[in-house]
Amino acid sequence: MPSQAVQDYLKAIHELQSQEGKVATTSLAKLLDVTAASVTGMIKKLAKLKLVTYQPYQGVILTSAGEKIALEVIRHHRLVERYLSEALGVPWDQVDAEADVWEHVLSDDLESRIDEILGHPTTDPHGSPIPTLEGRLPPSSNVRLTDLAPGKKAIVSEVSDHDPEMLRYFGELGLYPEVELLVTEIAPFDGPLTIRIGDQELTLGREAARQIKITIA
Amino acid sequence: MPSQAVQDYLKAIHELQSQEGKVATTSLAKLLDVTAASVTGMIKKLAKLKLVTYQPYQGVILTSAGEKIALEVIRHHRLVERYLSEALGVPWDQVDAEADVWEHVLSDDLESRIDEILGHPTTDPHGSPIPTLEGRLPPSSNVRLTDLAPGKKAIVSEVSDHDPEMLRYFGELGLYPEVELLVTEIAPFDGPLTIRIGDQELTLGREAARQIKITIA
DNA sequence: TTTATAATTTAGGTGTGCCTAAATAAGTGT
DNA sequence: ACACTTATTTAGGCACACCTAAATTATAAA
Repeated sequence: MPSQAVQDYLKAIHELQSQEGKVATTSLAKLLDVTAASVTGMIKKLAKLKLVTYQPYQGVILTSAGEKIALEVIRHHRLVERYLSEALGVPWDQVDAEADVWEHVLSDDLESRIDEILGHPTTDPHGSPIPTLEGRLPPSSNVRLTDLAPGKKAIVSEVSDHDPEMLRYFGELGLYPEVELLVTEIAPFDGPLTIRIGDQELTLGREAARQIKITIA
Repeated sequence: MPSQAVQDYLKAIHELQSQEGKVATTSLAKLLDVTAASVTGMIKKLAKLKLVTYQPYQGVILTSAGEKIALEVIRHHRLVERYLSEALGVPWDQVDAEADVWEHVLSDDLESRIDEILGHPTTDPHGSPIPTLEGRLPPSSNVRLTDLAPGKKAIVSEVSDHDPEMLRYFGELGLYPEVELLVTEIAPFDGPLTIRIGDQELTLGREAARQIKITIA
């Protein structure tokens, strides 16, 4: 396995690629919290290792070798998240940070033991799909709560895991994956949404609602 | 927390110190599988950090600050070993290698969760005592199976965990911590021991027997 | 005491992954 | 076509933890 830094870069590129297509040096720098100069250096290394293809000023994309590794790392990450949450009771706003470390030290043997014990789970605690052992990533919904029209029912499929504070907030509101909800009102001018979960009604700002992915019921 | 390499050195020094008193550069080099020159460099660093006291040609000993860190690392290591063995079913000849990695990435939060789930265990799967949170290491027996006279009963308290193959061998023989045994015969000229466990009789070479610590029943 | 062996230290070097500062290229508005 | 801003790259460095080879010092045996 490549170094931890290489793994982190591949994972980050994979994530950005699903949004941006070609990934710019600067976006990587922002996500990884290093300087753009450092990213350029690492990208050259990745290109030499045939893990990305790279045109100066044009961004990078993963090769299939790079994608394979990225998916392995993501599998480790999400499997560990699930394990931490389920077996050790770690709150869902903390599992991401812990998993960032543990994903790099999980042996194949332990991976399969954990997978077994959890009963081969398909999603992490935030609803993100866990890549299979063969490297296939189940598709996830692209519909966001903000896309829903008033009066429509939906099921939460995935919540963004990048802001622990927002996760705690979602937790308090009962906004977990699998939860069914109904949009009762959307205020104009990018205003808040009013939604109903069970018999609870609550208001959600546009920014927060954008972080919630759904499937339409 | 200091770097992983520093932690590994402190742990190694602690281990050798309990046997040698002052620890020679060369013994450290052998244990850590690096060159003596590298050890000298690291020792100087540790001395500057006030984690060891060091006289050239006279070996090193841990300061109390160094010992504190060493015991934390050992606590992590042995707690993880226990967890891997008990919760994930990892065979006892493999837990040491896995724990060598995991000991460095265990957060305080996870440490206490694991400790809780296991019910505050006091030994690892090989019988070695787990240092307490306050940094106290319960004493372990210094009597080895080779010290026992024929006809004496004893309880296995600890087996050496440094050779996976020997551990598998002990496992096959049923030589685990807590097991009661009786020495029936010791062949002269450093010959093998014959011991009885329950109603099973078996023969054990001197080298293997030396790796087993006991308490006299 | 001399010599042989073992332990230790010095000096110089490697690879990794990050940094800053400065140079260059690309994209945008007028 | 111009300046201006932003993105990207180059160049030079740093800290870490390891290495080899050679020099030095300590210890033990003859």
